[in-house]
Amino acid sequence: MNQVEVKRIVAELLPYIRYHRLNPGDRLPSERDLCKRFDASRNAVREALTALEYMRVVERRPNSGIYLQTLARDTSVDAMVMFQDAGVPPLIEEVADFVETRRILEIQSLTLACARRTDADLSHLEAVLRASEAEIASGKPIAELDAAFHLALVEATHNQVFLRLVNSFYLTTRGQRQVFFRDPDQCRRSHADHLALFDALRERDADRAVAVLERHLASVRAFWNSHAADEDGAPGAPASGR
Amino acid sequence: MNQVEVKRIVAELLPYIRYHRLNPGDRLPSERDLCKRFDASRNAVREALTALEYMRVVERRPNSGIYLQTLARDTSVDAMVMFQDAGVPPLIEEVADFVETRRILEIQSLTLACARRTDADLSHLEAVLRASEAEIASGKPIAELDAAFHLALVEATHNQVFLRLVNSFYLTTRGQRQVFFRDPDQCRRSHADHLALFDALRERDADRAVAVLERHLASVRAFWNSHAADEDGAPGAPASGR
DNA sequence: GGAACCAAATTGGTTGGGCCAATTTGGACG
DNA sequence: CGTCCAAATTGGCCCAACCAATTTGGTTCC
Repeated sequence: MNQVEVKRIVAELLPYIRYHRLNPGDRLPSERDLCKRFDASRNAVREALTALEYMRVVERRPNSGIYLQTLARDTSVDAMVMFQDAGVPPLIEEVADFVETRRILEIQSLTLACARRTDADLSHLEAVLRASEAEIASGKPIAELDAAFHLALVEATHNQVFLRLVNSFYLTTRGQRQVFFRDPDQCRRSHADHLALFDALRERDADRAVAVLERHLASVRAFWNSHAADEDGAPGAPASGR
Repeated sequence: MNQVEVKRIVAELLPYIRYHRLNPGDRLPSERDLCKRFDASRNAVREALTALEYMRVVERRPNSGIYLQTLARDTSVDAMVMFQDAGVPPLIEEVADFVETRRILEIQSLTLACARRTDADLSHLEAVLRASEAEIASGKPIAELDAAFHLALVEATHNQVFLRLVNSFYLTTRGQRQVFFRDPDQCRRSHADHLALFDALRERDADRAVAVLERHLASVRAFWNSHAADEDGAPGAPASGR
């Protein structure tokens, strides 16, 4: 993988912030300090900070220092993507927020898609479904194809801006999906729901599509509830060597 | 402003891409070439590229080159923010998509907010409204306070993830808002609509709130239509020389 | 002529040293 | 006690390299 140093620094900096209980507005160590702490060159540290700055995680004040931004409100969607790429687990209390957000976005996606889908959209979806079927028959990892299906669905809305928004959001939940689809039962159920969604979309029946989605999301919520009960204090994200 | 060099390079690189009609998958000039073209050091160029890479605008392949990502689908929300910060105007055909996306997000915001708002949320909104009133009485620029109002509204949903999503989206439309609120009429109308939304929210009347929003968005659409008619070929965003 | 081979050039990845301007700090001086 | 100035610290920026991997272009050999 490229940019290993920068990635490493980003991945170490985020846990550092949590470990030291840094709050929005707090000052981070100086660039030169961070070099020593993470045993990296200053350029690498600066590149990592530039990425974090552009995602509004951090603010740099010349001749002063590096400060944490207001995390909850000003942090960007892509910062969330970065966090999860770096193996930082989402806060447990946020999982419900994620599911709810997904519900909002997908209901709207389905409604718009039912109105605007073309035949090309349908065949695109069909291709993904066939691929899923093959995967589900042999191996297991449906995680990527699930994302592909939902994304193809959003593409059928023919709203480029909305598509980008939803796509960014999806990337923040990649880790969650990988946990979810480890369970073969969930793979089969999801696939069945996808088929039902496809049917509804073909007939432009938005009400039925939303009903299917609601049922699907209910089972997703149930999964995460039982999952949280399984491992109370444990991280909810894929193994990160920390 | 800090990071002037990096900002400059980002701001010059995006028009460069458009000018040279580069498509997703195309290769950009090498880092060393970009240094010469933009008369900058390699470090500065690399920092700019790192930012662009983390926002999925660009992909770097070691020993090969720098390639454009699939713009429509994979580009991030923050890339859109960066584009507009850099003065790159949104495509005209995307303005409708922006308004539609805003509609989706705000209907959901209002629905959730009506169900969950606290008294603290109300007084926060009230404070913003008072500030708007003062601004509207004297000067004109309500753009920032409008954003503050809508954001305070989303905060009343008490969904942190959704809040971040909507906030990121809002930042992509800052330029559009600044054009919109140059018109004093729009300032007054928007403020009146905000008052109506506040009332509906206080009484937890989601249906009425959505009705007000629909009316408001209709006038927004009308504004952009007439605005597009005014200057057909001209940029829809703050001056950029294309 | 064609194929195998090798060296030079090119690519992004990374490091270290260095200079600048602005701010902060702390002690010396009045 | 207050004033002032120099040293240390901060982020912003640049330069000159070296590395590993790939590509390129020729050369050599069959």
